[in-house]
Amino acid sequence: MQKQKLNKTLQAAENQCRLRGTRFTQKRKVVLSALLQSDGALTAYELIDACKAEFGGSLPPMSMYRILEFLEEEGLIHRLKLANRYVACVHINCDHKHAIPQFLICGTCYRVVEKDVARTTLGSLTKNIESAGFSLVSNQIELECLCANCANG
Amino acid sequence: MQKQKLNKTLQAAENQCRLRGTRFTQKRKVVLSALLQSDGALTAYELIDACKAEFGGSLPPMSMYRILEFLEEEGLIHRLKLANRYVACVHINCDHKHAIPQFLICGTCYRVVEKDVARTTLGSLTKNIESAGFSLVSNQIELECLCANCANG
DNA sequence: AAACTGATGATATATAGTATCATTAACAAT
DNA sequence: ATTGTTAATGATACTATATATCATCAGTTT
Repeated sequence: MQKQKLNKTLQAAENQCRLRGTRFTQKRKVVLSALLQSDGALTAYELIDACKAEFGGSLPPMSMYRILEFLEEEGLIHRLKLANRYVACVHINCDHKHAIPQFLICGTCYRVVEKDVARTTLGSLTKNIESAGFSLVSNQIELECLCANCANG
Repeated sequence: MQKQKLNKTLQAAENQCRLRGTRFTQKRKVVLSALLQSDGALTAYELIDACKAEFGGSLPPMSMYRILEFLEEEGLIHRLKLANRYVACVHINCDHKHAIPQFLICGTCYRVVEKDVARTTLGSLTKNIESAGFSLVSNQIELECLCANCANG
């Protein structure tokens, strides 16, 4: 992500937090920034390494997980349970109220594409869910894929 | 699962392994049996506990993971990455060559319903995948749900 | 300043999964 | 039945992921 867009996105995140009365602290900003600049989804421990310099040494896992939890609650990042990784939301800049997202996760390099699931598709999945007496809890669909880059390489 | 059906299913699993030239050992049988009798998906360590008695003491995690890997390769069980758990396949008894399965996983009690994904639904999901230059790797869709039982309780 | 609240640190531990090398069991072929 | 071969399992150690708990720090309010 280019520096200009990065700053704009961080600004949008900060504005959003202010509106919601939550604190977009320096540490939270650094973590979101790291995710925005990463090519793919990162684990909590990779993020700790990535941010180590800016945190002046180290940061305990517990703190990182708390920061990630906060960012997810704010809708600024997504937790990918399939890969035990985290990725920045692609919608921070737009006011676009997005539908259920579909995450295409490259199992090799962990690049992620975030798309909206078509209403009809979701309806079809939900039909199975309802017929089983279940209800959908997760608001996202995660699929393990192979990206074009890794397929060729 | 009733004892009669359990035995029939274990027999079917054994037959399948014989046909494929693989070994359905006693330990593998015990693990599959434990999964078939469980109400919901189990973690590898829960399975170790569940089988402890029949293994006469204990079984190292490494062995359990190897057994689970074997059973998954035989298509007798499914690994649910979303929940880090394992569940018996519902199709062991039928020769039904099943399509891409959709797993509805109760996030509270880990009961699982396995359904086939409709061709049209899969097509729709795949359209997004192809448009991103990705290809689907995992042959299953996992969704975090809430079962009727846990919703009421 | 005192008191309150939210954020972070520190420590320990739980949970999930793998690498590696040694040993045992099953089977095939003489 | 022994030997050789391969698959299966054991044992040990370790890596990776995540959480519980209590202490401390920072910002805000009064």
